[in-house]
Amino acid sequence: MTRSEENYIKIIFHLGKSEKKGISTNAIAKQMDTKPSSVTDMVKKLSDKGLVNYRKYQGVSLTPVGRKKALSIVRNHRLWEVFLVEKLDFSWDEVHEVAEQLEHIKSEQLIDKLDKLLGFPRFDPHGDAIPTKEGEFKERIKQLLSEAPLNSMGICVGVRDSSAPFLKFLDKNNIALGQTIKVLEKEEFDGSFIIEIDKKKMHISNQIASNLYLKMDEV
Amino acid sequence: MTRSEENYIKIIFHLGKSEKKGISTNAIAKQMDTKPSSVTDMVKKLSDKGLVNYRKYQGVSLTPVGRKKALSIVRNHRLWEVFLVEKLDFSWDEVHEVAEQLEHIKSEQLIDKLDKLLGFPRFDPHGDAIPTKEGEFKERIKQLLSEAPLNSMGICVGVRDSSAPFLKFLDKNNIALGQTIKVLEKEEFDGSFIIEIDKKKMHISNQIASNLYLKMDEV
DNA sequence: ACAAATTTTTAGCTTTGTCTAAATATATTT
DNA sequence: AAATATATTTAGACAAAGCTAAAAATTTGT
Ligand SMILES: [Mn+2]
Ligand SMILES: [Mn+2]
Ligand SMILES: [Mn+2]
Ligand SMILES: [Mn+2]
Repeated sequence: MTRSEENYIKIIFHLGKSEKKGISTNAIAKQMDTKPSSVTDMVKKLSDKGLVNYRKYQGVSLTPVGRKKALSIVRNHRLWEVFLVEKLDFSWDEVHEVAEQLEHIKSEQLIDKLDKLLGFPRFDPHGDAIPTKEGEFKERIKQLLSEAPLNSMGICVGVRDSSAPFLKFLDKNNIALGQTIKVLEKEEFDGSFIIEIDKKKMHISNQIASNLYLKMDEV
Repeated sequence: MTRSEENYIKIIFHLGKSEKKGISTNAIAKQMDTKPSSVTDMVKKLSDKGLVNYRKYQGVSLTPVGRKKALSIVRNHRLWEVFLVEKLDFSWDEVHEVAEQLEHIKSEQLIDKLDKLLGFPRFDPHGDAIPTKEGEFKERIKQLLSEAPLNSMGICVGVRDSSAPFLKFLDKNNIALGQTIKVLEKEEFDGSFIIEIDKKKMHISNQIASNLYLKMDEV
């Protein structure tokens, strides 16, 4: 598989997680930062190779083989992100671009050994699950802070938006994965929240609240 | 620079070390495993970009800019090789292929941090010098075992052939970098040697002797 | 010095992945 | 049910990097 094919497969995988029907040409084009006509061409090629199901005008979905391949690339990407943060002291907002390159390095041995060096991590620095070598992938049960019931508590386990500006904002406000957050109040007017974190009360906008994932305490 | 351009520049650099005049199209083609006509095309492009000096039929050489770029790629390659051996437990005969891919990852920060993680190594697993970030590069003073005077001693610091079969042969015979070797006898008939290594006498063929570098003890 | 052999370049073609513009299919309004 | 808007595909072109075959330059051998 070429690098470009791998990127298409990966994006179709990500889009497919939240979409039941076929993924549209336009959606892929937007993510790939390319034109819909280019997507049509590529999608035909991937279909010929048995990696996607494609019927003209009906969108695409991954075949089992394509899904397996996508999971492998996602695995690479996320393991490299862990490496960059844990071993090279990158911050979590700096790793994505580099991992976009590293994910395409072809060497099974390399990934196996990297996995071992990192202690077989199950989640990447943004809280996203790392598929196993065997292609198993289940996302953690989690809930957006903005949808958590009042007075509930949970551990911050992930971000929905993992763009650098958002991650930097969290750093600045001392919000990090692993912290316990209690949802105290919701202001209905603007959808903002008052939460307790680190024994301190804090006010966060709806924008923030709807991009933080919590694993709720079972009470 | 594209990956292909980088590979050409790197090969021109390596060929240029042992060649005074311009590097020939054919020599590059052989190393790149491509056809001379393709080399001509690429060399023109590199010339247009100011990376090589090229006059038709006269071969090519690197410009200062091209050399700087080549050193950067060699630096990447060798740092990654150190990483693979030191941190991921690859053996020295397994790292080259993977480093060929990793050397093209574009991130200055990544290389700086990798360098730091590895403790700013000056030589790669095969004993080859690692160019500095600033583009300084001097090879270690060393001598082929086959050209060392009888009864001289030295430390094994490098290999000329770093192909997997040769490296595996050395492993099998417990010859490794850092070991002290004394040159005891030379058999003029076949050019083979008797050496002392690890307090044991050993017979090695001329083939082996002329692919091992020693840093001679000053006496 | 010239013919032969070798090396290098040129010309023209291929594949990959992209683009624009035009055509066609699907979806949304009226 | 049209008409209109939007999404998608097709057709034709382009740049990168490679190839083969033929032409041209250089080197070598006599
Ligand atoms: Mn990422
Ligand atoms: Mn991530
Ligand atoms: Mn190498
Ligand atoms: Mn090396």
